[in-house]
Amino acid sequence: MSRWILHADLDQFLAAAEVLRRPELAGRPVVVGGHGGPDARTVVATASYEARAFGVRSGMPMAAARRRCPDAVFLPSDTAYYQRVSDEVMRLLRGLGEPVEVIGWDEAFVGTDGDPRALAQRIRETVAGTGLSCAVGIGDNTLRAKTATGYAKPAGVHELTAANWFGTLGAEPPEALPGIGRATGRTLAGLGITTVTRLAESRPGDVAAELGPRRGPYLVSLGRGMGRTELDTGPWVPRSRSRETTFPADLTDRAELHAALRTLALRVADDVAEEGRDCVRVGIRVRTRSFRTSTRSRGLDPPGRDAGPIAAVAATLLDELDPDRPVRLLGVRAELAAPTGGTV
DNA sequence: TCTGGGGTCCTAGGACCC
DNA sequence: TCTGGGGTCCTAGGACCC
Repeated sequence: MSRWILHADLDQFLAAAEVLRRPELAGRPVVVGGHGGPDARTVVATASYEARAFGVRSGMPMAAARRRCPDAVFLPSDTAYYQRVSDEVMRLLRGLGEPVEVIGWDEAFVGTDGDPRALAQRIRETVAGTGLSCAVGIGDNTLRAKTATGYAKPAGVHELTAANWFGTLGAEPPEALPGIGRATGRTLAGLGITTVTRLAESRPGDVAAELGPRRGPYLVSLGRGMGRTELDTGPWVPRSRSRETTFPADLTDRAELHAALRTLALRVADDVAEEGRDCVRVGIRVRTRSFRTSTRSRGLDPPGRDAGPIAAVAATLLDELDPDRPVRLLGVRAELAAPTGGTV
């Protein structure tokens, strides 16, 4: 348990990582996303601040980004490279001598019982040493720290505690909180809950009736600014591995679909083998032209890592789903067995 | 704005068992 | 006899995050 929780968030991470290895791009609009092929059906993963000035945003179709900022440098996602950069940053953060919980490529919590402002400064200097920059949120728990970072970006520090929680966020819509998106925001609005303060004052049972027995009370706790003060410093243990592809053009031919599915299944099997754990369940995802997405899954019996059985189950699931419309996306997912005890 | 890819967690209904 | 209630597993789908 830490008295203070800090949340470090790397600024425009993918774009910044690209500039790191190509310094001549500094100061230019940089847009990362897609796989380097034609832009059809891909979206922006990260835009540099220079590109954001043109209205380019994460999640925006790549073609729209090109319209808004034709002179930007467009780069495909290089996930293996970003992972290496991330690993190095996280290694340095762990070297600060405080508990660190990595929660994504570009995010981590750091706990301390010491001076949080001084630690924030050390974090910023440590990250700056790699050529990247970050914003730091300071809070009295994980939720407040993460929320604070939103007010610290870019490259700043902001503190959010019980003392200024409602003063800062009370009048904001519930969607201002991490974990509450559009759909939940709409449902809450239907209950008359349109601000963080109203959410905090709601009766958990009322919200539960609409949003579920666990989720309802959890949402109210978010409104109240409650979060963890204990960090999970262990290594990341994935629950599942998956691969999916949106095709440049919809697939209709059954043999083509099965060939594409098999390719995905073999890649997933590789990932599973690399994890060194058994696959216990195989799932597929099919998205048709209308963007309707269906899933099917089945336990792998017996659990294992061999590509053959994983691909076979995936193929069976596709036959059962039997999409009768052109397919835009196929995905294969493997759920992994809990890691066996012993040293990690 | 014609909508990526890789993840996590929650919910709900039905099966099944006692 | 034709009825009960609870627990747990399986599965599909939704929501959210970066």
